[in-house]
Amino acid sequence: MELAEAKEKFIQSWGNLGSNWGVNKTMAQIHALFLITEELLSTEDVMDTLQISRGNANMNIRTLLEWGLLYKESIKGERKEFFRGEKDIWLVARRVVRIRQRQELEPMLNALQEIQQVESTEKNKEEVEKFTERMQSIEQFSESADKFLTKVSKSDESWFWKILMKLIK
Amino acid sequence: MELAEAKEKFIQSWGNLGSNWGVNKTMAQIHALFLITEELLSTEDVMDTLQISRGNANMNIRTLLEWGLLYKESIKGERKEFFRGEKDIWLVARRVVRIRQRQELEPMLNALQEIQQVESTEKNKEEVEKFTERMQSIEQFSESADKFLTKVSKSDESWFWKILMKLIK
DNA sequence: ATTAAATTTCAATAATTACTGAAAGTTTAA
DNA sequence: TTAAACTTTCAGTAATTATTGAAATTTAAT
Repeated sequence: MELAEAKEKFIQSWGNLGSNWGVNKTMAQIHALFLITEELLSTEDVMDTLQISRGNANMNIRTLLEWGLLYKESIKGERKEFFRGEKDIWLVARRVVRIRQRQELEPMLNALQEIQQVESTEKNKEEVEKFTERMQSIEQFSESADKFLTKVSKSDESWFWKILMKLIK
Repeated sequence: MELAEAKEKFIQSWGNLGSNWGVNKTMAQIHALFLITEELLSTEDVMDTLQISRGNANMNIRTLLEWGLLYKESIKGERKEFFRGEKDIWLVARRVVRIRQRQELEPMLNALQEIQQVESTEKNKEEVEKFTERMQSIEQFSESADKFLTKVSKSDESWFWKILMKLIK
């Protein structure tokens, strides 16, 4: 396999991984491109390499910046913006975890709490109890997951390795 | 909030959670319905409650069975199939982790290994080295995640709690 | 201030993904 | 073995999600 081919394959695989987990495929592909590129890239570089439109490139680069997976840098004498990809895959994972936790886990936790405000009447007292019990157990589980992810997203790599070693042993 | 309303809200929220993580929304909604239903349900019950077509209900129930989130049960004297939802949310999580690990993490790991077979020429020797180094570190990370998830998916709840307590403290 | 370069926005369009419903297939009871 | 009950399949359609490209806006050099 040639280098160009290998790079292409990585970009495609990373894109598929993303889209299977609810991350826009193009965004994941742009991220992959930055992961394997040492140099700074401009929006135009991304457009050319991935053959995508300006609007698409711009929007997804913005989101990657928000997620903390790209950094904006400037080249003196150049007017346009350049970007550099975060290369530390552990840091990348932590940032992705944090963002998705906020965007998806928290709304679910809020809903679960709200749902438990359900009122019961004489008629359905038992059914309501059973229901809130179930919601309670799901909430408890979700909160544990939430706490775990918070811990992970705040920890450094060595911590993670230590834990992993203990667990897998 | 009334019970019916609360149930509806749970089904919607669970559906959204699923679709944000790459799980078909209807499938997640059907799963939610089973989570809050003590009784056995038939395909028709699901169709009626969620207002979806027979084909849709059938296909998603099949997948939920494959994932181990529903069980097929029969009622004597009744010809049609009935299903019961797995209620243990910890077990549900473990099964989902296992399935998605197989479906999404493993293909990425395979791709990463394949990618590292890249050949270098005299010209691009250094670039290839840099590239394979990066692929190597991503692969290492992914394998750790894979092992961790395998451990999680094989462990019981008390193990998880113990770890969680240690971690969060 | 002017203007050219660069970035952002967003309505229109394309691509992807999910759903429907009817027909085909299967099972079971008599 | 027939036929009714039930399940599965899948081509056509609908809904959702992503992308384009050109116009509007912003930025920065002169």
